[in-house]
Amino acid sequence: MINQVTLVGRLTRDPELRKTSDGLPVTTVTLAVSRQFRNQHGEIEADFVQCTIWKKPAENTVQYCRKGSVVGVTGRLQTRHYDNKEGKRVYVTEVVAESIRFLGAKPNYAQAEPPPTVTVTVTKEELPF
Amino acid sequence: MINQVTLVGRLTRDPELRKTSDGLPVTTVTLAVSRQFRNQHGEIEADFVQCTIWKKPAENTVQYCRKGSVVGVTGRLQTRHYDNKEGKRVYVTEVVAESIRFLGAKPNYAQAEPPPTVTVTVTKEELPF
Amino acid sequence: MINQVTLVGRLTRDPELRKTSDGLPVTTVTLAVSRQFRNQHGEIEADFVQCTIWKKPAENTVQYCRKGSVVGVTGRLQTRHYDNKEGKRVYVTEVVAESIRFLGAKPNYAQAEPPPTVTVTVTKEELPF
Amino acid sequence: MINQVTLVGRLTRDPELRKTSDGLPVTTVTLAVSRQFRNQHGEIEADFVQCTIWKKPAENTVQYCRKGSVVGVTGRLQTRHYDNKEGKRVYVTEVVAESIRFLGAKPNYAQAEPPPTVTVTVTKEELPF
DNA sequence: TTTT
DNA sequence: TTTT
Repeated sequence: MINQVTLVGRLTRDPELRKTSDGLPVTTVTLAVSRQFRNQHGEIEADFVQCTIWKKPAENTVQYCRKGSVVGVTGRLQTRHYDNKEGKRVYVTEVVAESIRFLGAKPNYAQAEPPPTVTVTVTKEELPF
Repeated sequence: MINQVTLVGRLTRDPELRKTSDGLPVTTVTLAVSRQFRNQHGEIEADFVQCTIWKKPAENTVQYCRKGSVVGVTGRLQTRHYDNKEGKRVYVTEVVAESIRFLGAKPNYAQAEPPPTVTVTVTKEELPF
Repeated sequence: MINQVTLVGRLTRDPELRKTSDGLPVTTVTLAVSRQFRNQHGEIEADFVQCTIWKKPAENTVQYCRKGSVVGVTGRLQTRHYDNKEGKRVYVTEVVAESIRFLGAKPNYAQAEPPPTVTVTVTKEELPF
Repeated sequence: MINQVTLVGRLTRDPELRKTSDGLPVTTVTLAVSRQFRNQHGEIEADFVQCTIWKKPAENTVQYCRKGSVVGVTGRLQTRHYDNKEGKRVYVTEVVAESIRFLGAKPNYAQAEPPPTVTVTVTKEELPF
């Protein structure tokens, strides 16, 4: 079975580094990917795709990217579900990144506020390795 | 911006042909795509990806595929949202197929029950052309 | 059968518009795609991929791109062969572009020398439609 | 820079296992990928794409595939050149496989003639890792 | 709501 | 909850 995704788009917000309880770095970004066609009002819309990035690429993303940065992501589609507080099942489809490329002009982020790191609990089910 | 998806998987159920009020054929299938790794219980899981297929490829899918058929889909990721009856916003990520290939042994479906066609209302927003 | 290629790289030279005898615009570009790993001398090399672009996208490429422009190409691999003047068979593998995206900073090429158009003979075999 | 290829096609011959002098398993296969359109004589042609497969996937390919087997390959395009005995430079474009999937009915190859293993010299330049 |  |  084959499951291959390639996206180039812009980050919708500053990425934030999280850590699993085992110390694995992870970040979750949303890519805004402009469509190649216009809607009935003549506007170009975008698709907003959730991407999960693990380990070293996660750290690089947080270090080198900000809201609006153009990135290329290759990876695979992953689906999962959970039950929300109303007891309703919620279905999630996201991209697990295999690699991420930083495209476009690289602004100088050296003096930027270092983004905080949060320790989170990630279920083993979510791990892509 | 680039948005490219390639999947090979199995249909989770018999596809069903629908028609928009303008007469456009459309079908929505779910592809079960086996993962290439095992979970903590040693099992191989699958991702279940929603795919929307339009026009002639929709008709071909309904004619030539059944539950369990292996198909290859190329297309793009599309996101949308709607508010459910509880007034909660629901986010949907799906693949809009550009092309579909029928892989694997083709069973003889000639004598199969012809699947019904339903006329549905599809918002213009959902149309990928 | 599935045949899907996605590339992001830089043009190795200014693109040049050609026309088939039927008046179809076509341009052939080479994309330099940097590898993600270093060779035994610690250098990053690139792959140089031939891409054929037809019709409106060909015209856009010649108008908006120059040597060094970053572009994203989706398409399919195509192989062909011919016999050179020494009578030896030469095998060619290239990408036929389905779409091309102009990424990165768009310089102002308005006042640039308009590139020449050449009429060429293209065998029907080479046409991807 | 992004370099992503997905192919589904048939092996044009039985795969043969080779070994580099360091003991790395490698096999080179050609995939026949049928086109989705007909030429001017109404025939469907195919593209013949060279693929290089390394390590465990190489061994699996030789063990489980034969001429005609349907396989899915994901990987990246690689270009290289060498000078032939006439002193002419020859350019090669091939796919370096990242993963390979065995699709379609799996015949029982248990009693098949075990294919021979040959030790070959592969330049470090060709190694994709 | 999931396929072999 | 959305980017330029």
